[in-house]
Amino acid sequence: MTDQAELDYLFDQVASYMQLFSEPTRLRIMHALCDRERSVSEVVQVIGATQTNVSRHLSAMHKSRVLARRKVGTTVYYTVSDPKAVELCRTVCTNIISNMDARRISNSAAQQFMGAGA
Amino acid sequence: MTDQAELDYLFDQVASYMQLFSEPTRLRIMHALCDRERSVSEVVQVIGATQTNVSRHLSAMHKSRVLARRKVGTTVYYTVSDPKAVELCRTVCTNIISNMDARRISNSAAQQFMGAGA
DNA sequence: CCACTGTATGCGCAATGACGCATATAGTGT
DNA sequence: ACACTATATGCGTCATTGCGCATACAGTGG
Repeated sequence: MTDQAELDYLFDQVASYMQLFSEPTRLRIMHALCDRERSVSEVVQVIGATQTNVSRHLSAMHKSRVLARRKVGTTVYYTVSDPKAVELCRTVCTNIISNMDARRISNSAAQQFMGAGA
Repeated sequence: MTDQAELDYLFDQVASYMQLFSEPTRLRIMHALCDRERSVSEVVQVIGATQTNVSRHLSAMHKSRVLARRKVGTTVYYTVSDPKAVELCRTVCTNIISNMDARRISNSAAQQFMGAGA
């Protein structure tokens, strides 16, 4: 494989990974899961989205190895299996906040994003 | 503004930011710009995309304050104005690589991604 | 075997986004 | 004023994606 082909492959991987976190609903899910394991229906309740949608997002993130699944009876529990993912979200969040509260937001809740302090 | 509304707003911001780097072409552009300033046509030549497409991506990233513009005559030079952006790409890249070369890639070129060592 | 709960999935829709083509705009030199 | 280069943009197209509805599938208790 040529170097350029390797780079192209890498770019695709990075892009796909980033894309996992480029959607508000998935970020809400990460936020709900970053500190505890939760079942699908718990996530549904916490973030206020439909079961269908939450299930699909969880599946996608699981397929990308960001989340881990544990099944107990009919209930499926998801956990963050990729700590780097939470770290990434926290980092971006922190960056955004520092650009943001120079402008307009009070950020009391914002600073707790993903459990990160400011 | 309620805390929930703030969080929602933050999620949108983070998602938008992540989306900037969830596209291979834009990553190629970042890779081309991370260590030097380049004109649009230089970027076009380096990454091998069309002028139209490169111009649009550069515009988008500039509007999101990731890139800075400098105009000299008809030539427009772009630079990374948000160092955190490069850092972010490097971080994700490093993470991906460490998951990757456990599997199948030789990564000689990959390790130079965004100028980052492994 | 059936009802019930929890989760996943096929299908269709609407929105978004990346792209190319043609063209507009801007700046330079003749 | 004109040709020429560099960059941006309107328009249409195609692929992707987020979503809801209905339904399938799995596991549990009667």
